[in-house]
Amino acid sequence: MAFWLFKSEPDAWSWEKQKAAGAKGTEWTGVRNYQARNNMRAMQIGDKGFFYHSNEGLDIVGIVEVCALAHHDSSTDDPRWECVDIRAVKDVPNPVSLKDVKASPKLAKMALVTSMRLSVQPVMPDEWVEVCRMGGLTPAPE
DNA sequence: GCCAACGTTGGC
DNA sequence: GCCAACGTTGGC
Repeated sequence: MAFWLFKSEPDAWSWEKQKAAGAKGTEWTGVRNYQARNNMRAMQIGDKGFFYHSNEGLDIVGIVEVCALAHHDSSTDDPRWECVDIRAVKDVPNPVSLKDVKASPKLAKMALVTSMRLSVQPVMPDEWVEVCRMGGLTPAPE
């Protein structure tokens, strides 16, 4: 079991839309970065992730789950790009802002801080627990 | 809307 | 294979 973080601009695809997509989930399309794609290739069914709003909001608002392994991204003909499917699991009761993450010494090494522009990131287990705690989710989903 | 960071492209 | 130019991301 591994943990991840998915970034999305709410204008393009918001947490509300992700929830509306229901248990079937949706393809996480549009990633055009090799590192982010490789992270998706490494994902297993049932892996959990944070849903982060970039540009607006700048906070972790939800928990998602991987429900399909990496496959071709249907939004492009280019065979290089792949994506997983994810579905909304639950809200984070108290969204955790980027400011909160930066202010926490325990989260200083989170990719959200150190690899600001990476759109699909790995999350370490201790970071997962800490962000869940800050967000009001105890115990942390796993 | 600006601009810094950084990934990608393409000429050599 | 290097590196300058360029495009995109994303915080502010």
